[in-house]
Amino acid sequence: MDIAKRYDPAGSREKWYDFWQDNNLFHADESNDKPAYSIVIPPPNVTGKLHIGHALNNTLQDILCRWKRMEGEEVLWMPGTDHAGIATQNVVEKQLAQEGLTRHDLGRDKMLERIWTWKKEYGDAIIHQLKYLGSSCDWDRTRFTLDEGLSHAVREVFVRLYEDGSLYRGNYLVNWCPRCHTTLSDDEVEYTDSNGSFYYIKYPFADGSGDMTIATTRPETMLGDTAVAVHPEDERYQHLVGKEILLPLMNRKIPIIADSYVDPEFGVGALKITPAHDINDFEVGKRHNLEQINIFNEDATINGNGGVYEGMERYQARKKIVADLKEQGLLIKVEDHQNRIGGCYRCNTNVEPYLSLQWFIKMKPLMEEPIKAVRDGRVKFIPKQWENTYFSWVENVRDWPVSRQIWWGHRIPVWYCDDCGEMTVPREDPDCCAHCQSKNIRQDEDVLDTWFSSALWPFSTMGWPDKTKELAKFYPTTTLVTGHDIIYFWVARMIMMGLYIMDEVPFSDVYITALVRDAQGRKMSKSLGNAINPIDVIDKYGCDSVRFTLAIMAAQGRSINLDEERIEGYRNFTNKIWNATRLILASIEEGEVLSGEAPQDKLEWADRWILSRLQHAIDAVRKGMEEYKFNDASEALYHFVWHEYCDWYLELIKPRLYGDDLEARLVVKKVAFQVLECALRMLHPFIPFITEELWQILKTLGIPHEDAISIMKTSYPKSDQSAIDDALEADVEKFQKFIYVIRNIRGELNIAPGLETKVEFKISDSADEEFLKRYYPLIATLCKINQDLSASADLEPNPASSVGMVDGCELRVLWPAEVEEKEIQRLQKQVEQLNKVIMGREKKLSNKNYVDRAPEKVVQIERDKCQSEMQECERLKKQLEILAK
RNA sequence: GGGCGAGUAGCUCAGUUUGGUUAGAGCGCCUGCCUUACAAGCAGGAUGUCGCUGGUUCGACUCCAGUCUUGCCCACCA
Repeated sequence: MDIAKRYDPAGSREKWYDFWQDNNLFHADESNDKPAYSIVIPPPNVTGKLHIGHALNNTLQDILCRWKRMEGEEVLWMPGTDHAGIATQNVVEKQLAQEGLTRHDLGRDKMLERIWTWKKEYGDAIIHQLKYLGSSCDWDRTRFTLDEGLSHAVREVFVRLYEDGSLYRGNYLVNWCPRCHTTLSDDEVEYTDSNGSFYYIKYPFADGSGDMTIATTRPETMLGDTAVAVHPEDERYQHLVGKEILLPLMNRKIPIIADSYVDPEFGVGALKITPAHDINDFEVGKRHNLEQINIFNEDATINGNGGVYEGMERYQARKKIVADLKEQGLLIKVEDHQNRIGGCYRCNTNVEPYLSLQWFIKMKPLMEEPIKAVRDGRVKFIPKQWENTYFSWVENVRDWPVSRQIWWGHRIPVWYCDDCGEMTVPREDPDCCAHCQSKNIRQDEDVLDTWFSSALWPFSTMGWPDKTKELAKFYPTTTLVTGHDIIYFWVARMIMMGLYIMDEVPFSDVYITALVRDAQGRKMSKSLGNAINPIDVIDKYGCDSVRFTLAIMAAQGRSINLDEERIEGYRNFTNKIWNATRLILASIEEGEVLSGEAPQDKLEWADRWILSRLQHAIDAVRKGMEEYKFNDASEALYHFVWHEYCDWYLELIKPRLYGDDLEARLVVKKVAFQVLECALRMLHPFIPFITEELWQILKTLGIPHEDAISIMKTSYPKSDQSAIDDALEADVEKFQKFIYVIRNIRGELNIAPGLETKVEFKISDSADEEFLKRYYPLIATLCKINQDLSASADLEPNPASSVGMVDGCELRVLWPAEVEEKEIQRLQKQVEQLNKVIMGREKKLSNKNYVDRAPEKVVQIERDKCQSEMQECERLKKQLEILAK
């Protein structure tokens, strides 16, 4: 039987993904009795296509899901996408800008239509990409955060929060672009260093008893000052606290307050407080119940609160105010000052902190339970260190402003009555005010923060608020796989909402993935041009290779610096698996079937050895999986398949595989396939496509002893401890040592690989004799040496040979002519090296402290080694002496 | 400024929790092989004062302190 010389990843990917879907293998059944395992996907933003970080994240989720399915659990992997409010609206606005339009030109409805079009395109692209990656999501359940069902959940949660007093409306400073007339999120503000000035201004006391100096970079905001603040422990100012200032230009009385926010070291240690126009002042103002006086219009001109400066542009006003202060003798000095100014990422206009009415969630009470949940282990972070990040936020949580001044999102379900001024917060859209029945009501213009709906994701996707079977079966979910950058935004808030709404944590394990960077450790970005597009590398190397690379590099607590060469290396691994299969397949006769296990009594030592090693591999892989150490699990698989199965086992069986003994051939084929099939099942969660492809071929030969339509429906291997043979493994290790030693000597001597050489053994005990009797034939084959064993207890010294030692057994490779010179040099080098090692050991052993205090076992091992090394060294020296003559 | 990581072979990284063989892998490099599974391969080889300094210890890549370099997160200074 023959298959293609090379594996075709693209064809295989399409074929088997369709096969899995057609057979409904990703579907989670909410009504069976199997134990449940569930993961909700971190819904990708519909802003654009997936990057390599998504590939990592979803590969790991898929590994977990496929593994758990094979473990016999009922697995739900809930897929979906996130509307990503501000981000998505922005990309569409950028698109509009290229057509010379703004969202206001389109109006709310047309704009939303336009964003939906975008969503359709990118949402579909994302799903396509996830499938390209092999993700085994339950696609029938795909959700979107603006779906009807999810919107229903959002509405219900909002109303509940409102009803129990967790929601309130209050003033808040937002980043405002006076040119775009829009709010900006924090990450849409770009800070640049700028050369400004630092103004020292005299503020007179209201009682006429003198004045004090304050310093500011924004003198124009003094129009909105409502206090002057000093540090409570600042001795220079303590006596002034409680006094009043007569605010210059405005002639308004404002208090002098004490607040530890003030840094006594900076400036003059006293500052003006403008709660409506500075975020820190805003906080201070809240603490001291200060009035918030907004002095700007939406275009950053001075409004009616600015007295005579009304109508002036903000920087014009600054000039005028400074001039007026100077004229009144209140300006002490102006210093150059470097500071950072926030600009709008679109138009670079300086952003203005702007006071506006926003909805907030009171977080402190809601966060009490989430803190406990992580403390007592109901939610575990993996790696654990991320719990610090979580705690640092939840323990200092501030109220959550949830309104956003954009259009794309869940509209805030609050209606204001123009007649009685009351609010209506209903579960169904109202047609009149709940308080006065007036029809004169308006819905809040704002939408909710994207993270509001994301916070509900684990249960909203399962049909809440209805009591669905999905919720009963799959909530709480098991594992969340996400990045550390959204522990605050998302993870903490999901835990909060899960406990608040469902009374149960939304997941028990939070696996925090590494960040994927480029080979030099730089962030991947479009502008740097170092971004690796998952689709590109999948097309180039195959999906399995990309997945395996990501898994094997996913060491906990580190970022992944991804080098394309690594992917290539693991592509070679998939090819290796392919060819290992080809080797055995080549020995299959037309129509031959291999059903049934190989009879135990017909197994040779090599068979029992690989079966023993297989059990260790299974244990190691399982351990890695259970501890979320994907790198350990994949490393164990890589090593077992390549360096034990292919490098040793397949080489060991070749004589039998190609031999004339038909029964032996059948036995060895069965064992070889049995081990391969087991490895394929272990590998399947990591590299699903090639394993399915090969497994299906094996199936036609009757190799899998389970009746399944897909490798997905087989069971994940469990180790059989009774198949472990430690004594045999030790023997084989010794066997391998003989081969390494002989090959090494051959290599050093530069003996052509095809040239057969003679090797003699000096046996010191009967155990070695037995050993060689048993293992020599294969040693001879694998080393290209004489098949007739030449071994005896007393071997005449033969200086024209290279001597090797394996566990006290001496062997010599006879030199072909003309290698003496080279060999003498090598021996000398060896003696040198050996001497170094021996000296180190002797030093250690002559240390009384070491001998007395180190465990006896450790010391004994050391002594034995020293002993045999000294013998070896003596022998080499002797040989060199003889050769010298 | 606060917090959390990282520094091990030419490159990218394991290992360090629990101190004890001559510190490993992939890629790259050197030598020899197209040996009929695989040249995307096989066999062999070279390469490390484990960032630096000090401490604890019989013994430190591993534990402790300090230090340098570097990455990320948060707060950003009137």
